[in-house]
Amino acid sequence: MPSSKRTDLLDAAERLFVAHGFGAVGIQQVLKEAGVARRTLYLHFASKDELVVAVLDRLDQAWRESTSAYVNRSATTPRERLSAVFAALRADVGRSEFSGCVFARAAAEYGAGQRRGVQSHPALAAAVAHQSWIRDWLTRLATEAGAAQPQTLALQLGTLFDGAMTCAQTKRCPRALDAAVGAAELLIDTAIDDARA
Amino acid sequence: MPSSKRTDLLDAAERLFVAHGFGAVGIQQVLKEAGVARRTLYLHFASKDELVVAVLDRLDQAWRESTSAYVNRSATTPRERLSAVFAALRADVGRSEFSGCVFARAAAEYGAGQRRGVQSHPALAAAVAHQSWIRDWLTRLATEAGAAQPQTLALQLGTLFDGAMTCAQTKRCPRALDAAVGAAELLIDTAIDDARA
DNA sequence: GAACAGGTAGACCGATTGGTGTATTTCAGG
DNA sequence: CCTGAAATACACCAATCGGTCTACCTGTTC
Repeated sequence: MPSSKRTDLLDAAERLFVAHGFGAVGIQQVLKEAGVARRTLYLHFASKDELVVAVLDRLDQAWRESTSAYVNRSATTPRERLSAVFAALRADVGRSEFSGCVFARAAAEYGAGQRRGVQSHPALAAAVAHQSWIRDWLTRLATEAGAAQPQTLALQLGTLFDGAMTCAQTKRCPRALDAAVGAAELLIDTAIDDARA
Repeated sequence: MPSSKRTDLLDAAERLFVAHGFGAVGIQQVLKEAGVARRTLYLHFASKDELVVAVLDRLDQAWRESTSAYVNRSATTPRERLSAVFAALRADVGRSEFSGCVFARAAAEYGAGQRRGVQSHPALAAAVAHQSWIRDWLTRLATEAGAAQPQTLALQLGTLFDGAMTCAQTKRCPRALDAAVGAAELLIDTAIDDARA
């Protein structure tokens, strides 16, 4: 295990960032939570920003793996896989430590300060990459499922997905999530029926 | 005009908060932008938090008025009003200074630090109130339009609405918004058709 | 056992944060 | 003209921010 302190740092930072946001959590808190010396952090990460994107990257990868595993495990046909994505979200929201989409929050915190000419904050880039990956994934699944316009359906489902997350963040209302799942089903069925017609 | 300095403060704060986020903007920046002395701010607002919620409240009210005016102006039948809400969003996103939903950002910044027992930050409450108002409004419109299950439809449209905003925030992609509008139309029509059946 | 890398403690840095205290100025209304 | 409220400038506060630095310690591996 190469330098367990590094993963200690990532674990602690992830916990705190997810729970309280990126800007709201200081380096000192991360250090205390991780039980690691101040200097050691800057031995593994050049700056706080670098730590943030490292956490984001790790979360992104973990999310992709766990979600696609969930979908592949619980669904067999392409059509089922498409709606299984939303079932995975429901399972996520049910977890107690769920507190909204970390990537949306990162986009909110770091995407705000965008100025002309200045390339966007790497954390924002990570958040955008996360969203783009979901869109691409949905597009792939929609194509396999034989949707009439896979890209459009993926856009719609992705938007619905984003909305469900933000909604789940502020008020964990299961009814809203159920409604979103219902909407997704309708959109999927219509898109596939259109292709048959 | 009672104390123009107060509105100067609110104007400047709104501009900066919308552009760069709440936590990222310091009191000093607001003062400089507003051309107001430091002491004067604390003469009108007890704290930065109070300024934040004042800005949020004003934005909320302005949004309600302008959006409902837009909807009532551009639509006559209840059914038309329902989709006009999304047209209003499209118009909003088109504006150059648009930078995502301020309320969603507020929820992201202030909703993160929620701890057990401690009542949520007033800014978060304002954000939740904003979302709730939209839901209620949609529910009213859905009922008038004769949807089978007005509450469910409102939940679906609201979720779609939230997703469209977050999506528009990170990447202003008009195609995603068009797709969302299409999805909304489908959901509305289906809900109304179900009621007739 | 010496060299070396990884880790630690903690002082320290300049800058900035939200917020206060004090004394002064501006200006309209009685 | 005088009073009183609104606004000003500016010093000042403790706390925190991200980050650097030095010195020391603790293992492992030649």
